Amino acid sequence: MTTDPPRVLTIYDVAERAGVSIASVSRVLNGHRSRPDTQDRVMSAVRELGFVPSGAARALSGQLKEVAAVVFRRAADSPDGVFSDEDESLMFAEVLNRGIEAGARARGFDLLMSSVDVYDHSPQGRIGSLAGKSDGLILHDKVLSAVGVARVARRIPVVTLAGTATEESVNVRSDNAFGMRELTSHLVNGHGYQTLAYLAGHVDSPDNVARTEALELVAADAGAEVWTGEIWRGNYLASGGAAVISRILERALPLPNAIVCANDQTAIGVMFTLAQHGIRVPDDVAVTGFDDIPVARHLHSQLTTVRQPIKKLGATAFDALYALITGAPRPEQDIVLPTELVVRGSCGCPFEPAGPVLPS
Amino acid sequence: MTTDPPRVLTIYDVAERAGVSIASVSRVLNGHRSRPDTQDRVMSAVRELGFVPSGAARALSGQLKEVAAVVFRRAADSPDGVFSDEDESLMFAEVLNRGIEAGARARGFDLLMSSVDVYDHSPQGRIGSLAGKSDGLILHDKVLSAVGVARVARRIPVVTLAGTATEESVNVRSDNAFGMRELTSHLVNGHGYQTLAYLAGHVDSPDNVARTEALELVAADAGAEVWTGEIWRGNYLASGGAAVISRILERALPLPNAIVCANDQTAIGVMFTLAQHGIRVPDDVAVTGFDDIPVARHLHSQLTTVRQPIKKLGATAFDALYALITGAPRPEQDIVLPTELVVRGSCGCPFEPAGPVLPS
DNA sequence: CACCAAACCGTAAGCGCTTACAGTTATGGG
DNA sequence: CCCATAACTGTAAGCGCTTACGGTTTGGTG
Repeated sequence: MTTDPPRVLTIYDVAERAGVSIASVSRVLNGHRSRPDTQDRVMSAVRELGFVPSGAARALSGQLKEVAAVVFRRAADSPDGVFSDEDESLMFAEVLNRGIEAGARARGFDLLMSSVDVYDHSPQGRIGSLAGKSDGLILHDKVLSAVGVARVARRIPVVTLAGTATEESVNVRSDNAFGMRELTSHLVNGHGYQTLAYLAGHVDSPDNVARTEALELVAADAGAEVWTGEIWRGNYLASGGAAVISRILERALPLPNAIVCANDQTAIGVMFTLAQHGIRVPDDVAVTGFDDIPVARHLHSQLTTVRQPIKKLGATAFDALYALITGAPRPEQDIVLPTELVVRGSCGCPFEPAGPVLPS
Repeated sequence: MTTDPPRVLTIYDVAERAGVSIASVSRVLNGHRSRPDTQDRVMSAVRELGFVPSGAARALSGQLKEVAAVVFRRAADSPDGVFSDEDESLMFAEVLNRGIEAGARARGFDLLMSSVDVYDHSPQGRIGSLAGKSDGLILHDKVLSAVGVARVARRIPVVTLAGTATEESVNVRSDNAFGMRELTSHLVNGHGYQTLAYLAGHVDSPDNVARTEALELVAADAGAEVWTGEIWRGNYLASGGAAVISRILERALPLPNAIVCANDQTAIGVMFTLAQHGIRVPDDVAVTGFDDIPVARHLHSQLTTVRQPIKKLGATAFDALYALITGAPRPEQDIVLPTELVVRGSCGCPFEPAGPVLPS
């Protein structure tokens, strides 16, 4: 046991203890050349003292902070009801963050996480403060407008997820069009469905746009009908999907052959509400999702969906950011990862699940 | 459009633009007294320039970094199988983090998130580096040993979650004993079960210990039997619960009246495996959980469980840390939040769920 | 053994900000 | 109208670290 130094340790304490200059300590700590015995003395001093360099000072003197900030939208509390806890539902965004984290860990970076309220229309302040504390930003979908992104990207490296690339920033997304084409083709050509409803996500999200377009294109080619429009407008949340179906059923509107949901979370709400009304899936209506979020897998859902490589999306985003930060050869402006159709039972295909998690 | 300054802006640029000294700029920015017209000039300059102060410099000159680091264990990948994606299962820890985030947001803090691999037995390095980048640490369960916590806590404020308080650190947990007593009493006194198995979590986690003890106490009082021991040892994961049940059934060991799981995640694995073998819950055996994680609620699980105020636990942890950081009156060493028995169907009580999410 | 290059080290400047201190200007009472 | 006092501002030091620069040591060579 050494005596407790009252204040927090600095590089001077280490230098004194090791009998060298602070410059040498710094050099050893950063792995620059120095004589073996100097290295030893410094390292022992560091170890004995339990010295940890101040990140702030390090960052200030021109070094990297080794921090990447991640900004995502926190779903607002939806009105009371079955899905009222939805902001805790922990689905897509969290898996994405895990992926980012994996990428960051590999480079010794830490992640500064910051969520922005859905209703916060000018998160500039928050994002500015994050920019001051980090080396670069990763922005989830719908955090900032394109011009907002462009502005921030002029000051600090920025990577967007499922957004749109700008002059200065890089975007990472998955191949929505391909996945949706596969899915639609399966529904119209494989199953011969003639009417498909598209239960949309946020109307202006690039992902949503790409999915809609692909769906309409393939359906049109096959001569199938696509229902969209106001009443089929969801919000990527289970509560949104549930609300749409409730409205449809209340008004006794007809159901299509298949309900193509903008994402899995929406599909969960849809299937829940259909079940409540005694409508069977896929017997009465087929339902599909998009994303293949883990919770669906764990629960042995039979949901036919399009798998996005969610974690990899996150990891790729970090890698791109890292390239931007270190000034490595500039990554592509728009990085696209492949998607894959996952056929389970909800589209009408025979599918034998291993068994339900929860007996009913 | 002003001309783009090539380098990143500093307080000097603002001062020059506003025609004042950097000290005045700093004072205005930090809300100290100054003449109204000085304030205006500084604020306009800041706005026009789009100035964002450097967090590093701020932190270095003795200020707060306004960053709290959160460290949690990332579950290792379990062997292939149904639950192989479990590190993505996103349950307890994530909700906790959401709570911490809510607390942090209220104080303008950002969160530096860092996970530690389950197999990493000396995360000192990582934690040291975090300490250098933040004002305080929140450690989830099982991140650091008690002595490890004590050591770190001497350098920087530390709050542990579901751990044990030390001389220097504060612990936040929920009232495991109370919840488990209620649950056990319901099972033995309410249902008259005579044999209960406890499917344990990590054996040395304080939460697990408290739950076991409470269960044994109440059961003993009521003259009921408690089965524990090697074969009933789980790991807080669904895969662990599944493995235990598989082993029991393979060896054709008898089942108790009720399987009391250390947490909900375990219960999910248990129920899954029981269902696979055609064993009905609660008809053949009752099953209970602990935590009341949101996924269970969303899916309208019938799981009888004990609700922990997970989010509040997180928010409380941040508040305690904040108190420590700002030197406010020292919070209690061991903060305990109440728990609540949630009776659904899996214990044998009649329970009418609103309907299954996924038609079966 | 003298000399030169290479390898290493210490000195000191500077990163962008806060704040004690001293200097300046406004305020109000006598 | 003068001066004490209050209110504000600018100057400069310092937070802990990295790194350019020049001095010192080391080791190889003739």
